[in-house]
Amino acid sequence: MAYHTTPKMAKRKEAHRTKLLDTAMRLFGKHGYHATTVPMIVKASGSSTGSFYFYFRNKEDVFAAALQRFGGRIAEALNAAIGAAGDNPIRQMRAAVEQLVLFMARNPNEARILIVESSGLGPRLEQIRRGIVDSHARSVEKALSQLGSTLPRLDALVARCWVGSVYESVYHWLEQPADRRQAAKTVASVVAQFNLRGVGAV
Amino acid sequence: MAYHTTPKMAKRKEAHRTKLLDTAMRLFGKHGYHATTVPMIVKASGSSTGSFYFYFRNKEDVFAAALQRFGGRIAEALNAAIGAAGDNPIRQMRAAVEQLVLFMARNPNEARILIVESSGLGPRLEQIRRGIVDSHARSVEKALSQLGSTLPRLDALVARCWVGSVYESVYHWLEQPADRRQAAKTVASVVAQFNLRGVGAV
Amino acid sequence: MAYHTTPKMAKRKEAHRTKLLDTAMRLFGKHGYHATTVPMIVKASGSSTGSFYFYFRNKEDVFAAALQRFGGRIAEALNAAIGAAGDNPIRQMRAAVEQLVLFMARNPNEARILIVESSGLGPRLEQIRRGIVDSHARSVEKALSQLGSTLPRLDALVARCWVGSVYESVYHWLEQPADRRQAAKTVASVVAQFNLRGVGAV
Amino acid sequence: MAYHTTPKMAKRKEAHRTKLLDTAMRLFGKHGYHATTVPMIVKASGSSTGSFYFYFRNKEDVFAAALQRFGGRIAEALNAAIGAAGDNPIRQMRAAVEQLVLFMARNPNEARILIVESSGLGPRLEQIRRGIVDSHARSVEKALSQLGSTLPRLDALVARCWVGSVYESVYHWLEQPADRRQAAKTVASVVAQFNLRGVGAV
DNA sequence: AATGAATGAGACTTCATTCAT
DNA sequence: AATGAATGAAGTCTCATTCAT
Repeated sequence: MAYHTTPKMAKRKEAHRTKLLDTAMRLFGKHGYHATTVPMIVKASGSSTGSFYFYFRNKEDVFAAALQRFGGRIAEALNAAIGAAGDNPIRQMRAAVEQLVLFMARNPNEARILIVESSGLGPRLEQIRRGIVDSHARSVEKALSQLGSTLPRLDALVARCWVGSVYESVYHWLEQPADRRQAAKTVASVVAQFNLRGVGAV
Repeated sequence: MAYHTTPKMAKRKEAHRTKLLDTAMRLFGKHGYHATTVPMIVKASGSSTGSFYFYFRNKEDVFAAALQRFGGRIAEALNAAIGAAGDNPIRQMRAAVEQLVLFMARNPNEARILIVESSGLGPRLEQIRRGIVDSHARSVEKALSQLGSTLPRLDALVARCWVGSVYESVYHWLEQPADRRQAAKTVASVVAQFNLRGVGAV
Repeated sequence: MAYHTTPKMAKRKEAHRTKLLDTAMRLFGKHGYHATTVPMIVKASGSSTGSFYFYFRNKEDVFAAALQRFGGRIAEALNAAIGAAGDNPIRQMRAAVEQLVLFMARNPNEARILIVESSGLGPRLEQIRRGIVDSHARSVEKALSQLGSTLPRLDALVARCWVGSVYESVYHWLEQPADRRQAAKTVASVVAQFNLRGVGAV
Repeated sequence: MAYHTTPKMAKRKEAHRTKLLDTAMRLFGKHGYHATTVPMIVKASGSSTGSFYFYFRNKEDVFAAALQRFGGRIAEALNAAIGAAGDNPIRQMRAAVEQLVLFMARNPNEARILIVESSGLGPRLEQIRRGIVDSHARSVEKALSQLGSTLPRLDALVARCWVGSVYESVYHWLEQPADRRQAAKTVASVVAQFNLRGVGAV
């Protein structure tokens, strides 16, 4: 009686959803949240309005999904980099900043979504954004706490400074026309230096 | 039949424009750029659509005016603070950061406009935002240059780090419920310390 | 400073609103509530979407306005007819039914709105419809009470029967193709006879 | 490979259809025709879109089926009541009205479908509605004809009055909050009295 | 200078229906 | 028989902007 969903169909379904999400991410990164319309996403991904609303509750929903996906990827990359940096907290922290900057430089569209486009879009998206930023900050806090150099009560604040300097730098970097940009490595290293000094680690 | 513009009329005119701009700033700070509509501004300021478009070219235009005005005020405050800090460049720089944080804490609505709402709104507003950020950096640079050549010139990137750490800290601070916020002074001082260390000035 | 709205402008405004309302009534009567779209109304009245929503909050709103306007007109006609029928309650009641039927027969479109299309459209419209029907019923109740022939507690119910028989008859009459319809006068007189007998007045 | 339809399968098939129809009736009665969507019906009955369109041509089709089924049930109940009323035509007629009112009072959801929701939905449903109404009238006519020629033949118009008074009364009764309703029996008896008098049978 | 009525492009979203599996 | 993914036409409504007065 119940004709079950075959694996093949499930795969197709997933692919369809992914196609929509990918397209949406690209367009959001390029034009921003408001300038990207559902018809645009639909057309660019060769899908249909109906399908779009079959896979996502609404426009905010895709944006949230895009944001979260990117947040997850960053967290992964960050943890991998920290893990690969050995036991030295200083080296860990430097690795974290550099990795963050480089990762964003390699994914400029997604970075734009997180840094530039995700502010001021209402509470739900604000919260997701916050979750991502917080997780970065916490990575730093953890390392900071091993240095034991600052007052614990203030670590959160310092972590915020740390994250802010990364974001604003990358923001600035992204806004430049691609051919006038400094090498991502240079940026990463300058920002890392600034931050490490900032926390008194150099 | 040709009524000449009397000073009194000019004054009224200016007042009308100011009223609109003030209202717009308040609403932009509260609801953000997109959620604030021209009808809202017009109604809240007791004016009319026609007048609005008499005084401003379009919606972007008021936002730009609001942003610039706030930028101007910050610059003033910053310069005053630096001037009052005596001749010691380090003290000047610390004063600059602290003043920036405190000023924003005192004008949360406007701060939101600059930090949260002015991103991703197209090239023109981007440029204005950049102008403001740059002017912050320049205030610092001036003090920095007096420290002599032992310190590296504050290049654009480091300036961004500096500004970014302030913005993100204030943003985070503003997002907290008012009764759970740390004292603005504490924030100011921690951020200042972070930044001074970051540029190698401590 | 305040350029006042001239009477001429006010007149135009009113005319514009009326044009929209008239058109809407015609279309609602012809196609029903759901099959009549805002674009249809707008196009048929030579106006614009924006104007439509300037004058009416939404589609339900025009329908409500149409319903209320028709209700008002009926009430007027009814009262006039009753007034002209002298002091005899029986003659008053007969006049009321006949007038109701004839009025609807003369305004078939509007009658359709009230009888056929205004049910099952949500609480607000339901309530307006009820208001109109109630006012008819009350006219009857009043006359009934002068006859003193039925139990007062039941008058409301009898009044309902009365109104129901009118509505359903007219409904039936309206559904017939225009060339196969009986003369309105005949309908009026048959229904009146039925109702007067029903209340025991004949 | 060619599976023949076994009786068991046929039964299941019928059950499936019935389940859909029952659910649809319930929802139509509760929310009305337009506010009830196919997805709603499908979900509430634990079926699937595909099955829905296997058993019914379209949405109008289920509504028609629901209407017809209810019409059939009413006719049955009506005939039974008339049959049980003995040979006295007057008593038969009274029984008919009373049964109609009581039956609807016992099936408020379905009654809503017939009285409130089936108007203004296009020619096909209009015709079904008319069929039901006519069949009510015919039940009465049969009894009436036994009274002999002293009474006028119940023509279509008078039949409509008869039915209309029942419908509007029940409608009104259904709209009342359940705890403020008069006893269904009282309503039935008053309406019967009204109608019998109306046709001159009392 | 000032008003506010007027415009219409276009955004988001729903839902009846089809069709490949 | 059954499933549910896919479609896209069409609906409602908002809002920046213009223009007659």
